Amino acid sequence: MANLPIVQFEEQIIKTVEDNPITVIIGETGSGKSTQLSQILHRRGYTKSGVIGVTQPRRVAAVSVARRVAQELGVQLGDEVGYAIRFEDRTSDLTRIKYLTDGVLLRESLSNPELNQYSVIILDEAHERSLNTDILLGLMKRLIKLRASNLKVLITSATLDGEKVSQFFSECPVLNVPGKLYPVEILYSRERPTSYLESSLKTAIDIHVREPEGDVLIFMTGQDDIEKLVRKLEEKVQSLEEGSCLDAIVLPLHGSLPPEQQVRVFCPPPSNCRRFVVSTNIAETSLTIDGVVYVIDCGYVKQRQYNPSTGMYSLDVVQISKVQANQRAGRAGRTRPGKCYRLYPSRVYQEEFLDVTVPEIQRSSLAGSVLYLKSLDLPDIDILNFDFVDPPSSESLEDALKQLYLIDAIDADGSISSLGQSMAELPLEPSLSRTLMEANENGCLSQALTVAAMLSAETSLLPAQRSVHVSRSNEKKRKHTSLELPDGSGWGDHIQLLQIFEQWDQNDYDIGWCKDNDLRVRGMKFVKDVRKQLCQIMQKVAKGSLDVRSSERDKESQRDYKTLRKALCVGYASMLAEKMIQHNGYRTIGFKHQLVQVHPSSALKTDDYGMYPNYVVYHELIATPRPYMRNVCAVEMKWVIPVLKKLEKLNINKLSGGRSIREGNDGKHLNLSEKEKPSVTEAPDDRENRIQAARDRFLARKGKK
DNA sequence: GAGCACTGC
Repeated sequence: MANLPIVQFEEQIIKTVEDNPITVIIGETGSGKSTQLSQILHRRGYTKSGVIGVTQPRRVAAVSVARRVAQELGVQLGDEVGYAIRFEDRTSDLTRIKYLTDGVLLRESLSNPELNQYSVIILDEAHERSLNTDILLGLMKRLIKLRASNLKVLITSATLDGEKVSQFFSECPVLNVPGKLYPVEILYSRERPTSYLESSLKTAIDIHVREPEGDVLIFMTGQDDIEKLVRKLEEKVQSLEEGSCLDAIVLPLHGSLPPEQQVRVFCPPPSNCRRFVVSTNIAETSLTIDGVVYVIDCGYVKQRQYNPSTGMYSLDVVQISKVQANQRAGRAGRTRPGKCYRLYPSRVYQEEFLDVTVPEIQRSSLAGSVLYLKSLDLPDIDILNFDFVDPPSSESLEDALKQLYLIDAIDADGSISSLGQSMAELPLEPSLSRTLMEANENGCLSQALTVAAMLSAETSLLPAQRSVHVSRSNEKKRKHTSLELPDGSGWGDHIQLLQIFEQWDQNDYDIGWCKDNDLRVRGMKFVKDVRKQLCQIMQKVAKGSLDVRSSERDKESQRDYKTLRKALCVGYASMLAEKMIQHNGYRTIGFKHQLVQVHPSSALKTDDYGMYPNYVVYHELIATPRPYMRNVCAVEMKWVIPVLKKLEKLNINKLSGGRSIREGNDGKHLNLSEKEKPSVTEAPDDRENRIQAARDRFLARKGKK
């Protein structure tokens, strides 16, 4: 530890921190900032008046860094040095240095907005600009004024981003700490390749044939490309003349690989053998592979983005930022000097790449974050002018407000309701928090807890690995349509998820049962943990009774899940769709009408006439590139009516506090135009009849054929 | 009738 660069800067760091409430530390990889900053401040007495909290964007990082610091200080983990991540709090009264995920710190600040426990807060890896980090940056700016006398804030960032953060904090001082990286030679392509798959293949083989030993890390955008490139590389390598170069092994690396395959990249290769690791972004920050000397960077990344004007998510391949390009290059210089092959010209890097990655806050639906900030009830803060490093668009904030209004989390004037206050306590998207609150009122809380927990883990339930050996029947199993797994009784995906968990419960949470049904054991265990946590929070939040087992046991509601589906309809009031009359497509109800379809993987069933239900709620809209509703649940028209009424009354002007959201907005998006107003205003009975008539006509035509 | 970057409370 003594040879870590940061230790030489101890005096300078201490002096700056003493003189300033906020300090930005720019430290490259290997500077030791994550492990040493806290120890330096601890040595200098900053733990006498409180705890030093160090946030990390990722759980594994919080745990591993805490473990290392405990070791360096020669203390038991959980005593003077501890960590707190979701489901796991390894701290005690003794703890002076506490590593935690930024999400956990946000939760803590919900019950103690001044974070009085802490004398120092270090936001580590702030350049990654996670949604949570950005919210914390805003909160710190405010907190530092409240606690000027007894709180120090340190923010660590990468080179290209430090100045911006410093400006945000009124030109606070910036300290540079060099990293301990070996030099990495950057080699650009002359042209942008027509196919970066072919181009990386060629570059990889060139390296293999010409360069001395050292592993090669190749950044690709997704599983598909990775699998293709792995195959091609293996073929090419085998076709090379034996003895003409090193042996080689090719390994894929991405998030949906089973853990046992992921760890293969950490096993050192046999001697005289070069490894090629073909990876997604996961190797950029989350996983560090030793022995990498060459990096091939395609210059792209797959990124999920939210479009507030349509309410739709899309997964796009986009150009990386300079910060990301440098981070990728840095992966080549961890053990000795390396080389980075950029499959794009230097001009593209200079002129086209953004300096920093578009922060997550500008790419996400903000309903949850806005509710969170409103629930803090900060006296001097107006949510829509909240001071973000990079503010989200006013359109995105308005979208969040409308959603929150429709689910009763905020009143017509934009102030948080007591219901919203309770919802904010739950670590869930607002739609699901609202569903829980409603379910608790109507006696189906137990089911709703399960649905919410299952949806929290949804993507990690199914093994995503597509092996060549997977037969068609297996392929089907993955989609929950195997005979053994329930089908949601036709009501849709929420109900199916509920039934799956109930079945697991009936099988005493047997691991073998998960495996037999192709469900990921880790995912299902996660669901169990989430459900337990939600149950505990509901116990605390729901004043009075908590009705976990009651009327849902009666047979009537068990068969059609009516109370649960009704609760879902209340929770997903901002995510409703009505079926088109002529066909099985849907139109979203709300501020904008989108034409969407039920995702083909859905468990939602058509009736005897091949028709989908007239109304559904959906968990999300995804453009892939065709617009689909993912995770849908059938609801009844009479439950939808109150939402439509509420939509008519909606006034975004009042919601956003009676004025334009930001200066210069000139009120552009502030009023719903006539066109945007909900169109479904007929009396319910008329509409039902009309739909029935249309269905009859449709069937009559079909019959003639 | 089709597609899964990565985190996290």
